[in-house]
Amino acid sequence: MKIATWNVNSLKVRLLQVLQWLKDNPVDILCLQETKLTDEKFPLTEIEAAGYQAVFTGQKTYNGVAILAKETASDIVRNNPLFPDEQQRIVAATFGKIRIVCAYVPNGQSVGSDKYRYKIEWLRALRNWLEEEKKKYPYLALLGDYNIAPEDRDVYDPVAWAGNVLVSELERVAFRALLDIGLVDAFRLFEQPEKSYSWWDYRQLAFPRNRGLRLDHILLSGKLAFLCSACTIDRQPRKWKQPSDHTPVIAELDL
DNA sequence: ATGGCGGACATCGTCCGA
Repeated sequence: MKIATWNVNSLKVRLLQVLQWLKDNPVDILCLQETKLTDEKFPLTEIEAAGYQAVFTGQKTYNGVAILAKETASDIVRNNPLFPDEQQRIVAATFGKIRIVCAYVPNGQSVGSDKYRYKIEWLRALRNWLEEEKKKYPYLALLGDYNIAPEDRDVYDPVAWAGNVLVSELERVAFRALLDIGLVDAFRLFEQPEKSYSWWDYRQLAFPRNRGLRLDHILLSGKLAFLCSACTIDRQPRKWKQPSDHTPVIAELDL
């Protein structure tokens, strides 16, 4: 089976691209972030017509997450039960034996800001929740926009970015804390091209210059990592007209 | 040092993202 994640930066604007991408890449599960839609505006009809079911939680203007899947979801959870949050950033569901957690980690704005503290607290609560979830669901995958470049090799210019939000030490510690509970970065299970990124700024021709960051990740529990046969970033949709600034990340599981 | 691009909005300037 194939699972994927894509921050679409408005599902309203990107719906046709999502449907086209699913036609080209008929993955079993696609996690979306930044849908920016309230639930009553979610384009369920169009998605179902494409052969997918969906679970989602959204709000106006900001955030919003969804899981599109060919199979029916069970045990749906919206947001982290350990972290009361008005912002809709997490949806989780079970498909067969696999537990999917779709997350849109806060951006953090700038190091030391209120939003940065919120990001760190949010990540700590995510870790604490998933530590328990992993015991309940040994086949667990955490997919999403983490808004963290875990290592310098995930940054086009690590010197210029040093200490900045998205790469700061505290954020990287929070990322490694997710690895510490037994999750594995699927992308790094395999040899990868150098300068592999999943996000490029819209400005200053960042994409053609490949000035990007790897912010979107698929973390797998040990049992799933053992079954993972590939993990790739699909740069193609970033070349399309009116693209999202993020591109999809895909993992293949022998499941 | 600033703004740059793109999306959304009790829009037409401003906030936010990364």
